[in-house]
Amino acid sequence: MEKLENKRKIIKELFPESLPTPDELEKRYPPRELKEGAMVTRIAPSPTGSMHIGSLYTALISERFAHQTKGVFYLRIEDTDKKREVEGATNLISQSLDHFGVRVDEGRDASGIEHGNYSPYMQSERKDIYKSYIKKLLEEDKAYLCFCTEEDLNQIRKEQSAQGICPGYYRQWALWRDKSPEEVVTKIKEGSSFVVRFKSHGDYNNRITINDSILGKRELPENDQDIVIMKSDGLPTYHLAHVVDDHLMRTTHVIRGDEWLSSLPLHLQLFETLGWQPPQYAHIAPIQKIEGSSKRKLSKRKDTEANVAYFEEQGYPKEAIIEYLINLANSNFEDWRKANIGKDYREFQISFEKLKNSSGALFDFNKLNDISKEIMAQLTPREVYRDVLVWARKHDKKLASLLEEHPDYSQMIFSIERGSGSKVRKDISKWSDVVKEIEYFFDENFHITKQEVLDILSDFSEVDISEIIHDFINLYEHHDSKDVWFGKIKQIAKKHNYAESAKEFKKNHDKYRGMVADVAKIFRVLLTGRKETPDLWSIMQTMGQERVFKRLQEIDA
RNA sequence: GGCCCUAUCGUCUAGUGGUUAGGACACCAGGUUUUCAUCCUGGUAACAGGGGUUCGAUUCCCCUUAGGGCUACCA
Repeated sequence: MEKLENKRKIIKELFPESLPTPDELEKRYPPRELKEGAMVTRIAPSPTGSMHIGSLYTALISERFAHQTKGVFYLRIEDTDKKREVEGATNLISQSLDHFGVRVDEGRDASGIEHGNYSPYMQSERKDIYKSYIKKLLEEDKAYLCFCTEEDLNQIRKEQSAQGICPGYYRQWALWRDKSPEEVVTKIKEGSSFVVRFKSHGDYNNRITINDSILGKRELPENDQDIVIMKSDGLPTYHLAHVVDDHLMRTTHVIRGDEWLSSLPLHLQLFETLGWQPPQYAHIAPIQKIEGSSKRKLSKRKDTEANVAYFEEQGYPKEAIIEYLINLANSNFEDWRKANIGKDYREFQISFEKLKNSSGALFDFNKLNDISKEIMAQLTPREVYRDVLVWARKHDKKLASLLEEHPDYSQMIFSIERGSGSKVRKDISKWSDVVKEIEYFFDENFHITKQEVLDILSDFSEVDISEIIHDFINLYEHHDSKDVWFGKIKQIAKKHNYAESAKEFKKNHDKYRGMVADVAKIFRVLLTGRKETPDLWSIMQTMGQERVFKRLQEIDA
């Protein structure tokens, strides 16, 4: 009896009366009024740097489930580890979600303003809420203070590994589990720092059955560890914070990386101890990368593509990243996409069943590029100009000023083989590809020496080239239609004994020096410095007669 | 070490107790195109290995192997 009194005193001293009570919290954060079947999901990153592609993946999946069921998707910042926190990371996360069009209903937005009725959404600002439950658990003898130092814990671990048994803080190894209030008081008076541990009544040899939305029914060992729920700095650990927040914020579906699966028994135990209904869990395999012969998770430190900022810097359109990720989540998306060209990806219904992919996909740039090219091909010249410019202003100042100085000319360039009726080229998968596709149109970026030209056109003599160009310039009328223009090319080809078509050339290989394509190559190289370009007639129309003549005549200079 | 998970073309995957094991990307070839690209057609390419169960196993079970995750006062 006296012992109990002592304990109450200790708790009272450590946890002030002013803390909200669990009952008050239940009232402050009431169940959400949502339609049957509406999901409440969240993304809960810790602000330790840039946003990881895996976080975006999880966020996107969570957001889709919430919004396709007319539910709520919110952002909660898990900043309980002050040591790892990186300044500005919270903003970066909001901005990234915003950039990729992952709509957040509640939480801190990109400008730092908080929305929603379940605030605050920063865990560090919810300290009192966690304390309220920690206090409750202490009062109910479901938690206790632990004064073990790091050395104590190391010692325990050492002995355990020597004996070949399970490491951890449990049962007979849980030094402070059954200490008397007197011993606790002594330690407190000494000013020793402490943590609060959960008093587990689980047995590792018991099996519990879980039912994961993605993994299905599974058996896992029961948790028997007296894990830390409050660190010595007074902040909760992830485990406690997760359980408290997802209860109070009324999350219905916790979608998270599968590295959490093994701590699920613990989380379930916490929910039960606090008397709450746990949410439905869905554990997702991480996106991986191959290194040597083994797969591993994409690492922020080692892999630039792990950071979503990388894709923005490269100039991938955000839809490409999103659609790539959706396709990774639900492989039937690509069939849907094919059947629904131009539709918003949000009309696709994402499902847990199709998420049952094995052990984590390798990031595939080939696939991303393909998706991206497809998306780029849908854009009008105007949109291309607009989007490239937005990107270039941030990541390629030189290109930006070029585009700004020549808006009309640029848009004409982007119109080549794009838009109304013409077959769209698919050679751009990201905005950083644009420079090399358009630079030769601008005189200030077009440099090729006579020798370089002759090297590329090694099949021709200098005299041939000169004559063909001479003939072309004599015949050239800038306003000729493509057909008339091409007729003239053929005429020149014929005159110089080149076949008028590939078919004819193939048929009578010996009769000709080459075919009309070879003649076209001369103009192509002189005009662009390369062997592969869009349609030549369009290029000439875009460049204008003066520029075309000037470049063609360079060879005689 | 302990516990958990995974295993189909190079990659992402579909799929089933009996299939010519399907698709997409990548790759290769042919066709269309004045060139390149687009587009069209075709092709190469996979059930990790070994045992069972079964008339029959890629599919079910076991083992092996390989890989991944967890095993913190990190999330």
